[in-house]
Amino acid sequence: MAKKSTTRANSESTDDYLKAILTIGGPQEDRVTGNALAEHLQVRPASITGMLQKLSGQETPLVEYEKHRGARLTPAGKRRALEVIRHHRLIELFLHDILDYPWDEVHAEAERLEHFISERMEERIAAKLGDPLIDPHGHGIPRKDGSLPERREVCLSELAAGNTGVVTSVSDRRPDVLRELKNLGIVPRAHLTVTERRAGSRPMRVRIGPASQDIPLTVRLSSAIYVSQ
Amino acid sequence: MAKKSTTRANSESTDDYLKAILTIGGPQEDRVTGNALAEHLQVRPASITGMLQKLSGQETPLVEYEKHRGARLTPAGKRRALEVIRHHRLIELFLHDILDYPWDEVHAEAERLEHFISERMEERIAAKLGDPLIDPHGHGIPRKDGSLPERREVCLSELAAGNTGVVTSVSDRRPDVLRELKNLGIVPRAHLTVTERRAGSRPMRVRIGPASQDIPLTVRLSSAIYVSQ
DNA sequence: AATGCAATTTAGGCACACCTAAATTCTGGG
DNA sequence: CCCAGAATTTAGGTGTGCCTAAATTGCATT
Ligand SMILES: [Mn+2]
Ligand SMILES: [Mn+2]
Ligand SMILES: [Mn+2]
Ligand SMILES: [Mn+2]
Repeated sequence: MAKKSTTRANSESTDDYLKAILTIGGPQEDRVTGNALAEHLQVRPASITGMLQKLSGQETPLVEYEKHRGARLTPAGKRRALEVIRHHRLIELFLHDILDYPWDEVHAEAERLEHFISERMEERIAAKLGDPLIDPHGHGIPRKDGSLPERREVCLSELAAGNTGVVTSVSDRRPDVLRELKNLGIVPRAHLTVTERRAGSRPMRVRIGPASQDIPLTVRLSSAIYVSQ
Repeated sequence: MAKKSTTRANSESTDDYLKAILTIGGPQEDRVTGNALAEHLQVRPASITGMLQKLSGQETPLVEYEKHRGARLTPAGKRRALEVIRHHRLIELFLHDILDYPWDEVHAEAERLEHFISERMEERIAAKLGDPLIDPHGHGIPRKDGSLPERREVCLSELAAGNTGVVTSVSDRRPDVLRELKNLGIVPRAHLTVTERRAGSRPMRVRIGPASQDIPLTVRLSSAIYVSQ
């Protein structure tokens, strides 16, 4: 019924640190500060220090780290981070397309399972889905070889009035936001036109697809939407 | 990307201990000895003691335990054990039927994932499979309410010559054994007749289904097969 | 150049689940 | 009844990852 599951090659925590460094550092792979990591991972800064020391002090370090100068991924760390992200996004699509999960629930489930599926299962899921390249929220799925084409997308909240764009992706962290977006028809590939943009905290207004009416979008929503022009 | 996953209600280890106690204790739920648990879980006896103390000393104890007198599940512990077994067997069937896993690989994957899927995912998998009651190896899948009808099955290795039976289940731990059984056509619902049984370590011989020839079965194989007469 | 605060690191601890070695306790023969 | 050997428990440790409190360090701004 059980066996010696001693030490998994990469722990759940390690995976999460690597993903966080990749995400925060962005495509340019800037050095990431401890504070940013602490915020992102919801962990105290002191804990970050300890973990970075460990991750950078291993036989094959996953992180490059010097006191007070932040952290960045080593090639090995980046490889693992992309692998976990591949797991995450394949699982999301799988839950959505095969198990009929609503799109606001897939993220939480994938966030846990991404650490525990085998390479075999990754392969089977990818096959079942036909080696997909996009997850339910429009995010790119890293390929088996770790490649992930860069996107040219901007956050809708940064678009000025008059601009038009196609939704490329939406942030998947907040189920409530995802549900509202779905209701509004704001999903990847939808067309949006910014019809109004006032100063201050007045919500922007957008027209969705071929609609004749425009609707208001609070920052809570607009900042979760990414478009390409 | 991550969050405070502080303490899951039941840890992977806890789940494994509960499953082991249920399995070893059998349907009569005998008290299980520390040694048997140590053997089953591949852990030192001292570790068993510590864990049993913890599991029996909680707010709502999962285990009933008194020094030197072994352990048995409390109702709460049994409920959790059956829930994990339900997860395990649903996952096995799912991997086999939906993801086209070979039947000798499902056990290892399920053994890990059973601890991490949500109730939502359990529900979706069960729905996708049509609320199944039997896993790929012929084991019963506990129902949502925790019920699991008892089986009347005997191990093939205990059958005398001349007896006939229908395979009800096969042990799923050893991939190599499972592969051989599949090759021989020994799967749940197959008909077997014991044609020969000698003393000593001479392998028994069985006829499979309507075959005209009988084949030898070493104890390694016959002890993994359960039949009903 | 000085300083004052924010960011980071160190120190000391905790919970988990495991281990080894060294007690105990129990039990079945004699 | 007694006692050795087996089973179990206790004692003392380890590695992971987290926390709080108490240093440090570095940097922006005078
Ligand atoms: Mn996600
Ligand atoms: Mn996504
Ligand atoms: Mn199994
Ligand atoms: Mn099974």
